[in-house]
Amino acid sequence: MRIATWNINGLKARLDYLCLWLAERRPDVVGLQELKTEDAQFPHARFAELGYVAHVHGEKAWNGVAVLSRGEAEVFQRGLPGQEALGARLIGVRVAGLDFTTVYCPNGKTLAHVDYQRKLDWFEALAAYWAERHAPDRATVLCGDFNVVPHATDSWRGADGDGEIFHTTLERERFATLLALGLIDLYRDRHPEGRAYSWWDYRGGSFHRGHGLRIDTLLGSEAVRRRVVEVVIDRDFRKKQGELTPSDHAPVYADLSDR
DNA sequence: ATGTCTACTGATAGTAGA
Repeated sequence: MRIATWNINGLKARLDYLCLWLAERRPDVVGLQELKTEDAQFPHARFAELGYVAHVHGEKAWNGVAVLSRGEAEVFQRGLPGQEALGARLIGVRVAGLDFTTVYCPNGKTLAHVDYQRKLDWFEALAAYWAERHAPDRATVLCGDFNVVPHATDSWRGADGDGEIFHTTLERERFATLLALGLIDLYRDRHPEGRAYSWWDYRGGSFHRGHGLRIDTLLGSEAVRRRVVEVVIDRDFRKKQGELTPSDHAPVYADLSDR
């Protein structure tokens, strides 16, 4: 089974590109972030053609998350309790024997911006929700765009980035709290030494300069980790495909054995 | 190089957000 996460930066603008990737990689379950689409505008029919059912938590213009799956899925959560004011950023479904949750964590903008503290608070709410709702012995996935660089090695700037937005100790502590709840960074677990990024700024030729950050992650419980065969950051799909413009994020996927 | 891309607007170019 192949599970994936991808911040697509606008579903309407990315639909053809996304469908190209679905046809090429054939994932079974996909968490999508930054739909920027109202639920009423969600193109369910287009995904049905490719064999996917979608469950959506969207809003106009900003944010928005969804889960695509080949099999039946049942939504158990839309939105992070108490954090609705920050937008549609979380959806959880039971699918293929997994509790699969995808999140679009707040960006924070700058350290001086009020949104930075809101980001930290949002993470605390996420950890509290997770601690309350998710038993560590179940097969659970928490994936998405965390907008946090977990370690210096996950930034093109290395330790020189420490203290900048996405790279602060407080953000890293919030991310580490999720790991302390029994979640494992599946890419880092599979590739302890690998240096790979999942996001590159559109500006300044960042992709070609290698100026990226690893901020998109599949976190899994131990029951998921022990089934991992491979984890891939699919950087070919950060490139232009013909005339189709990529997202600023690459997809990340993991292949799991059946048991 | 903050050099791009997306979606919004009493729109049709300019702004905000990332």
